Amino acid sequence: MSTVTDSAAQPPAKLARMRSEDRRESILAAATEVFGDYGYVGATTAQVARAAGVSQPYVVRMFGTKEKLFLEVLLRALGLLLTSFRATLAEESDEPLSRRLGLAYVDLLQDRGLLLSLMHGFVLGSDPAIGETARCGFLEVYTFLREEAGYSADESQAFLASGMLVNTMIGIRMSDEYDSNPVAAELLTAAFPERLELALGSGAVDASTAPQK
Amino acid sequence: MSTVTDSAAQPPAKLARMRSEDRRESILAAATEVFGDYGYVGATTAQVARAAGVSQPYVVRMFGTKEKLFLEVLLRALGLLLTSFRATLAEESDEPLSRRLGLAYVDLLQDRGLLLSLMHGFVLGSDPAIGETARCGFLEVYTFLREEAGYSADESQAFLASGMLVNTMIGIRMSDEYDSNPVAAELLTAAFPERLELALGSGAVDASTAPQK
DNA sequence: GTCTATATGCGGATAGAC
DNA sequence: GTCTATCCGCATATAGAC
Repeated sequence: MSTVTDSAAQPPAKLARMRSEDRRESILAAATEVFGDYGYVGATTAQVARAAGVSQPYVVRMFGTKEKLFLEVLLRALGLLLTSFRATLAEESDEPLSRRLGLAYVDLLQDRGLLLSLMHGFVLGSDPAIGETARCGFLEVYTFLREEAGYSADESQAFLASGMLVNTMIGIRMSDEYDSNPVAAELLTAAFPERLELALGSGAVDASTAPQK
Repeated sequence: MSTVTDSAAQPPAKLARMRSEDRRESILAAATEVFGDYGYVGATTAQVARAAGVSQPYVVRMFGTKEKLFLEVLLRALGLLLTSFRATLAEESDEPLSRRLGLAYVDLLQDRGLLLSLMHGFVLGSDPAIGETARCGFLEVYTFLREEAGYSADESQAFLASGMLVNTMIGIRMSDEYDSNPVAAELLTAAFPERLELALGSGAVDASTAPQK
């Protein structure tokens, strides 16, 4: 009964080779989650590697340094954010723009870690490279609101402020308290004008990476 | 001429002994700045020690672990925040409450790192102890707004959102761009309804701790 | 109360095989 | 393209003197 499957005779199941571009994207996606959960300094390249299903040195090899990897994560996140906003702006709808952009923003929470990684970047202004990228990206979003979406300075402020509160609620994992704490539930409802369920879905850390560290 | 001052015969100038309470407070203040600049994971106990003018092991000895130190920093910051808010609420004034609370909030920026340390805590919900403290503290502020300040849920949301944007502008060091970038200047003006100068003052890292790391 | 010296573990990065 | 093995530095924490 030990030779049931001949497939067991294959060489040690190594990872299938992948086109560099695809592998790159899958590592970036994994890194986005990990950085979102633990922050730039707190996350390890080993965690990223595990989440991406590759070896730790390979992650470093592909991006040069952990910092460069994080910068790529930030740029990718900003790109996805602006792409989503521009698509929202282009589509025709009866809903007011502010509501549509708000929904688009909250929809980004489906890509776990995306807004959180950005938030971690925003708070690391003291790091030269990360700070520069973060400031630049934030200003790009502000410029989008002012020039493309046609918002006033005050409208932009209010929109960005709501966004930062959303990020904070996610980062602080306030959704953990939703069921047990009525105050938390009220706060969450106020923070997520619509699509509250999206906030509640992204509570815990993915089981595949969480316990190992 | 070698015995001009007998005081030179003293033992190697060690640090003056201090009452435990005072030393504790001075370390907490130093830690608040360092954690604000580099985050919980990024900051080292050696940096805190240097900023406080004591040895690294002493910092650990006094607080047990780095994590416990950070938790104390968070609790201290939350305490100062609520104390400031309650004082604002108690004072009589013709100004609308929302403006006065907003000013009180921005005034906290004078205690460098205070709001920033909080922000770092808010974004680390994945850490059990830190997350718990952060959620609890955030809810305490929300409860203050709702019950003591008499805000509605929506008013509270708007206030907290503005606060999170302020925190982000400080963390990202947007003020560095104020002079050279008109867009950044406009954004900052919108983010700080009043007391913009307080935001601009807290740009760089203290010279005594920055370069060493 | 405060320090110096140090053990220990962990994480980023490199070398080199396949 | 991807891995294994490993080096090295750094940061927390401990031991113990003063």
